[in-house]
Amino acid sequence: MDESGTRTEQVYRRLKADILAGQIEPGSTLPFARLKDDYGASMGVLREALMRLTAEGLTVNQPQFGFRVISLSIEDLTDLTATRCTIESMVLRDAVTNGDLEWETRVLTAHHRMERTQKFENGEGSPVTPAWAQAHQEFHEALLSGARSQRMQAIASNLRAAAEVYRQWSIPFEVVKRDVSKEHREIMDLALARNAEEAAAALVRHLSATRDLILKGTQAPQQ
Amino acid sequence: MDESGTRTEQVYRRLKADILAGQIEPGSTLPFARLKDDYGASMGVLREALMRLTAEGLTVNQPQFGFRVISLSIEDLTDLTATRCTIESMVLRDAVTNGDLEWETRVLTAHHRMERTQKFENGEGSPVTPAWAQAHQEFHEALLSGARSQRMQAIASNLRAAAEVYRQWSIPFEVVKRDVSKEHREIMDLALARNAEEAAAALVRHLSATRDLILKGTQAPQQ
DNA sequence: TGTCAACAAATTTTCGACATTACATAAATT
DNA sequence: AATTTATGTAATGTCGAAAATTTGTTGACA
Repeated sequence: MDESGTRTEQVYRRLKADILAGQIEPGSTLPFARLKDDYGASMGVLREALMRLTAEGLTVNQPQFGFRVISLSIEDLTDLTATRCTIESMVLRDAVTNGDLEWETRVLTAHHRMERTQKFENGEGSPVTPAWAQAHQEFHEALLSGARSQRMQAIASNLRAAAEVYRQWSIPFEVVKRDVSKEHREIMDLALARNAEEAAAALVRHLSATRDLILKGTQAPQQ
Repeated sequence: MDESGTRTEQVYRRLKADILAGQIEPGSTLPFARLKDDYGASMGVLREALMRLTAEGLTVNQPQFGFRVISLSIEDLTDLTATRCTIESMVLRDAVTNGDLEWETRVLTAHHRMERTQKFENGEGSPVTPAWAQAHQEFHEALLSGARSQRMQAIASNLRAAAEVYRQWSIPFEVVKRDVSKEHREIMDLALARNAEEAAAALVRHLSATRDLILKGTQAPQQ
């Protein structure tokens, strides 16, 4: 794949991608010995990559116990979603109010690309394709990219990454009665129409709907 | 001085202290060869220490170019303060609304401890003591600790750490006409009186006042 | 004189060996 | 049976050398 950057950079990206793609089970430990084989890197490199992921909140580090992927819990999901609703709607309002022409272009481009990307590999009910997940990610980032505060955008980005783990592990249930595509279009249209309040409200509904689906999924936990 | 902890721990503390004290010019590079002589540690140790500092935002790491001390940036300080005002006032409102008796106790205790801690080593104008900085940190954390959202508190905590760098750099100017102690008491009193809006407003004033002082300081930069 | 390639120097990054420490489990002694 | 003591496993701490990369310099050629 992409082999640019230092060894640490590569390992960091692969590890993050694997976690977000649901390759590694939430809560499971990440022993150095195994990672060393799987990723072909020394302990120093792995340690550095894991520290970066920990700073982002995708892994946790119990001293003397090593690193683990974050654990999923209903309380955390509730907290996470509430936090995202607050932060993201705030940033979106900023973006809608202050976004320039380039922002509009980025949003349109990202949306178009997402729409044109194949979502499922084997029909509905199967996990979404990595390409679509990526495009989806970029659409939401584009939406917020018009805001002035870089820090706020970084925070929103980290929260989204954490939420992505939940989303990945609840995908099989996303079939039911929901038109995600329509929700996205609604948010975009309101944003580009410079209707800050309505756009933020639509985004909150979008995030809440996802949370509710995941909650329904965890009642019949997989594994 | 303090020789407790591991080698990495010691180097980390010395390096951090030197940066905050302005011993190393902001923006300057930190070549391993020189650090190796100055701090008498191996590359692995230095790397680990620098990584931790980078996670805290005191240094930055351009791959293949090594580490540098962060540069003072007025834009970043403005963005950072604005973000803090938004986040912290929000979390404080939550804490004031939902904090229980234990929260009240924690706030009172932290405040009392901070008031009883010696602030300056050598009279006003000198850097605050590490002990006071610690107590100050814990007071603000206690204030927010009544809020329900763990994620929000974590975000606020990270932002505070980033701001601490600027605060330390601006210390020599903190003498002038400002009663920080009074500001703290005002915030606490309003919070414990369950006056969410007023407390949040006082906190915003507190943060803004600090930013203004730093901005005034950077017009006549030390080095 | 100017450009570019090859080479040399300086720095960062990566690696693996080894000692140390912390924790968990099993064994042994009281 | 309960407490203490070995033992094993895995993370952490430390070091210095080798590999990789960027920067600096020299010299040939147009």
